[in-house]
Amino acid sequence: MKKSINAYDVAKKAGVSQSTVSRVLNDYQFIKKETKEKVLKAIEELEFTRDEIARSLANRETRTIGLIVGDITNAFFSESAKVITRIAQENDYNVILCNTNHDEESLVQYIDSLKGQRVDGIIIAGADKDNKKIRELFDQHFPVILYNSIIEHDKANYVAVNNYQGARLAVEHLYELGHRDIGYIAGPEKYVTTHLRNIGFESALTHYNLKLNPNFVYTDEFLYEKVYAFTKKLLRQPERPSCLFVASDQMALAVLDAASSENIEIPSQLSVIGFDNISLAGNSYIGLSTVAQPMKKMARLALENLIVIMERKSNKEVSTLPVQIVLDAEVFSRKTTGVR
Amino acid sequence: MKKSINAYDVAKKAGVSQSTVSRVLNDYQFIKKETKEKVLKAIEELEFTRDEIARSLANRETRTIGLIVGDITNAFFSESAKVITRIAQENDYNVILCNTNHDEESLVQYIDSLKGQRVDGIIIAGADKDNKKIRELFDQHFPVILYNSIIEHDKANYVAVNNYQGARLAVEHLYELGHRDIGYIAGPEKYVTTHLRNIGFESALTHYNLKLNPNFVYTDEFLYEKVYAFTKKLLRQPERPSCLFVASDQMALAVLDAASSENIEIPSQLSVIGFDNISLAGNSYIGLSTVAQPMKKMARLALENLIVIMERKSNKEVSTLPVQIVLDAEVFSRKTTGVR
DNA sequence: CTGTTAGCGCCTTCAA
DNA sequence: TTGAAGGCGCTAACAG
Repeated sequence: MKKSINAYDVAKKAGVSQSTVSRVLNDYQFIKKETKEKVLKAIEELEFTRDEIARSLANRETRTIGLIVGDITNAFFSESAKVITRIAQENDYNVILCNTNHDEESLVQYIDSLKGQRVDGIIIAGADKDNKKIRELFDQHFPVILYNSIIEHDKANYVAVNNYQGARLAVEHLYELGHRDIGYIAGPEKYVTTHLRNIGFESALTHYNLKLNPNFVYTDEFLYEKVYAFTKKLLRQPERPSCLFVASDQMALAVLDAASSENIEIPSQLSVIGFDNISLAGNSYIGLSTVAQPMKKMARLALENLIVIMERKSNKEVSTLPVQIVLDAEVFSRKTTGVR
Repeated sequence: MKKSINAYDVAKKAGVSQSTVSRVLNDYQFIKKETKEKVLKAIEELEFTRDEIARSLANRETRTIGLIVGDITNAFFSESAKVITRIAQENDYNVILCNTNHDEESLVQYIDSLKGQRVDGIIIAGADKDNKKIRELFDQHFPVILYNSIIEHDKANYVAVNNYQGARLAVEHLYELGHRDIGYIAGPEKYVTTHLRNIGFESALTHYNLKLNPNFVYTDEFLYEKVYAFTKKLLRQPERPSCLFVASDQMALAVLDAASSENIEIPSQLSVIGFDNISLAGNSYIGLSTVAQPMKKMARLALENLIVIMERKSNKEVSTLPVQIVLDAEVFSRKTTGVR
């Protein structure tokens, strides 16, 4: 295989030194116009493209970030990924996609791999509550930002929605529709997100003086099939909730699926409210009521702030205040919730 | 910032040469056990992780692939991405996610960027019919595989479903349900996929001696809003089709949305059949009838074959036969199609 | 304004 | 079984 042409080849062809080629490539100001043109011409003729790997090695920056998500097929994550990749492209960053399937071990593996790959920074969407590895990252001042997660750490960077308030809003919405027997598809407690939603949920129950039937609560994994099976079983019970607060739209889809398969009409026989406001929720064929996260804004804030952090680091600036942003949630009432 | 520790530091600590460290890292066979252990211990103590960037530069391989998709929020793509990232992780490859938003210019930009990044290979999902840049890639024997696309090129690698046959199956399904006035949400003709579906569709119409009302055909972009608007308008017309073949499930969701907003009942007033069989289609709350692609199988085949191609290249093996796989489609009849 | 030179951290012959 | 030395292609002082 013929070896690829490099900056030396260009230099030779243009009759200059290799460093001049490098200067042209980097838009260095003080270059004679003619020299620059010669180089540019040589580059064109040789179809030269600079080796970003070598550049990274010399530069100590890769212009690559890692994006770790729990499940890319969850629309909340894929919609976020879309925003993030777009902004990344605008800023000349590459995005390495890491899908953990909500598996902690995989998360850790990915973090190590990304560090070996010398990525400039990492966005972690779907961190568990107390991940040692992630704390380490913050301890080491590695540029990381949590997306839709929070970790108690004085140097932690995060952008998240107010999950606590969001959960309260959900209960409020259901309560005002006359519901008193509320079921809760919570998902696993180990995530920060779900944890906070749990606390918010409980506090709202207390507020309204409602009591929770423990049989009405799902705290297992996010898996579609499991949620589906649980809901199906729940709905067959003689005593069942009149409504369900579901901690993610993705799971809410499984709930609707289960209800539909049991011929339970929504919302007359069962109200369902989700969380996230994935774009499908707004589809009027589905019309999922939900607690909305300002997803686009969050995604933008996450990456833009990460970029600031990364650049600060590459300029060897002293670390400044951590980025800790919490945005408000908002209820969208659609077709799947109705008066009791 | 203190510089990161490298193999020399490890070597010094272990009292060996750097090349020995390198050998340990690469599982070179002929190393004395004790030496190896010394090195391993030093690595551990220093928390050394090798710099994959430097390794890539020396090695001329990055163990990174590019995954170019039209729209990651389309479940067909995100579900494919999930499979691909998993298999990539199993094989120690990183995946750079490139979301083109179905924009050709963006596609070209991404290809250039990935080549500069020296990725070992590229998977392109959603290629347009006659993209020069992609042809170039094949001309240059760059490891690329098209996913769910086909290009007429003797060296082209691709894994795709039989779109032609799939479209025929859709028409057959509708025909057998008694439908004669078929509408077609085709999407833009410029993609290979859609192009072949178009041909298949037309051939089926001919076969059944059906004629197509040109007003019943949508050939604009994949954008949700546009499909929604078109469908809404179409359904308000006094003369409208009794059923719709929609060239992707993603668009079918927009169609259902529009129908629902017009209070048109599905399937009694309008049958809808999609294409892809995204997992949501199987959700019984939605129950979208569709032409299924064997997505998981396709994704696996695409990456596994790409890996073979990449390894072949790094071993400087002569190029062999191109990978050209076409799988069968299959109709899944669910809730959105019914007898006329 | 431009060339020279020394790295960046690793891999890989070649000798020993 | 190990060490020495020369790349991989680029950047970044430092001279001139």
